[in-house]
Amino acid sequence: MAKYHASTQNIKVAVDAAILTIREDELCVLLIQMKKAPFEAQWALPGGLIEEDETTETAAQRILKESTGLTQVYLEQLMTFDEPDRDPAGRVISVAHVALVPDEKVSLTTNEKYMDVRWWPVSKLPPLAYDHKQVVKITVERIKTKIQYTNIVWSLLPKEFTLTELQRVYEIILGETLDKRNFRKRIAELHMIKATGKKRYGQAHRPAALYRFKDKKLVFVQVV
Amino acid sequence: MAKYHASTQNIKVAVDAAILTIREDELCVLLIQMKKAPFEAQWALPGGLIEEDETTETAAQRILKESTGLTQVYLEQLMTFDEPDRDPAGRVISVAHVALVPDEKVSLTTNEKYMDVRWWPVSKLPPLAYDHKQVVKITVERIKTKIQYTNIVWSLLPKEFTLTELQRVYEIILGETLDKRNFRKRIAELHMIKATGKKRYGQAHRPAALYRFKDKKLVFVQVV
DNA sequence: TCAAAAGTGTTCCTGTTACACCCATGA
DNA sequence: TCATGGGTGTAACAGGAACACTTTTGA
Repeated sequence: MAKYHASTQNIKVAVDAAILTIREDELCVLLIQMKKAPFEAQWALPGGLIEEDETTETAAQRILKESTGLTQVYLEQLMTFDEPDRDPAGRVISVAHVALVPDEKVSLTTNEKYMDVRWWPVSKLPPLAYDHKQVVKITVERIKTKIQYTNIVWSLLPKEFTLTELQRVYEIILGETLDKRNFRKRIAELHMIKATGKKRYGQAHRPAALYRFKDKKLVFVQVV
Repeated sequence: MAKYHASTQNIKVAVDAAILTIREDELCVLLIQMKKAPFEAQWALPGGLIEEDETTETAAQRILKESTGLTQVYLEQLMTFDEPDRDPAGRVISVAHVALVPDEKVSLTTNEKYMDVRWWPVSKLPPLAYDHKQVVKITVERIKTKIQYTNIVWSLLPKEFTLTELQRVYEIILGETLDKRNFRKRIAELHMIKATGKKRYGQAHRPAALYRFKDKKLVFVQVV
């Protein structure tokens, strides 16, 4: 049993949000540039202490909304990071969460708390504060695994999308190219998307059919 | 950002340990029977507050050792449970961990803190305190998934075991029978165990060859 | 009419599943 | 010698991988 009684333990509980999107053919994570010492001008995941009456998931939703304005996206708990010295300001454990957002719907606005906010490709990250390098690494592994057996990509795409765009999302996250015909065959069998009947015109080639996801909630499927 | 400053947040951090084993052809979890109100005589996972200078994993190892005497077993973080009202005594978040132990090496001893300690089949649980019913449910799902693509069963078996015993562990956890020849073919291809050259005599039938795991650390393989 | 991406089926191959009999021992 | 679980290979099948040409549009 713990030596400490409930009254003497003094640990703070925070949430960090790894918010991912696909931008310019790359998997990107949202980072904020910090103002305060000892991490002045360093990049980090957005986060903060939780409030007394909220869950960590609610806190993550709050942080997501503050950063991107979005609310109805895929969000899950990643894991808890709790090395005693991870925060130089004191003992703070962080329950990291992952969110997937469609790039189109986000317009980033810097606020007074941060020096800057921007998307960074996960393959070209700047040095990160705290243990956030590891958080991002585990996030990417989790998502890479999870897109293979669930429908969570719905949260990375706009409401209507083409099959080629859908395939690109898988290719970017998995880091490998996929066969077009096999991919379409697989997607068709899964019944997780439906044709809208519309087409995307305006490019100098054959227009592509537009699709939507049937469910914007977690479904287990075998995609890849 | 949180309304609360670091100085005002008052949340305690605990660890609960879901310790699993295979006993009498069933997947079992170790539960303790509590003494104190409001959960007097109720069953719960062993756990407790973490100490200021330890990680939640270290705390889970400590709890595991106190409960079973074991140290070198498979242990991983499951997830964090943090509903504000999960503990009637106040705001306590719990970082649940899962451990897998070989039944043979454990001899349970009740101590003064608990009314009783015993193994319970996960399919026949008593009412549980806190949110522990859900913790056990998620634990079982995690292990069921994870034995299919890793070598973690090493932690459920004694040092030397027969192929039939190994197969039984998979069958019990997955809840389905497996074909003996196909199972052995698969196991042989994975190279995760090696023959000891010894055999188990003493039963009224052909003696079975004994095997050991090569690595007692996490390895990714496709078992089933 | 040309360039560019969209769209579409079939064959081959590999890996998974199904299945039955002999062996070694203790009683 | 009998009962019991241990140990072994092959054939059929299904699912995954590889692959090329026609269509539709805007310029």
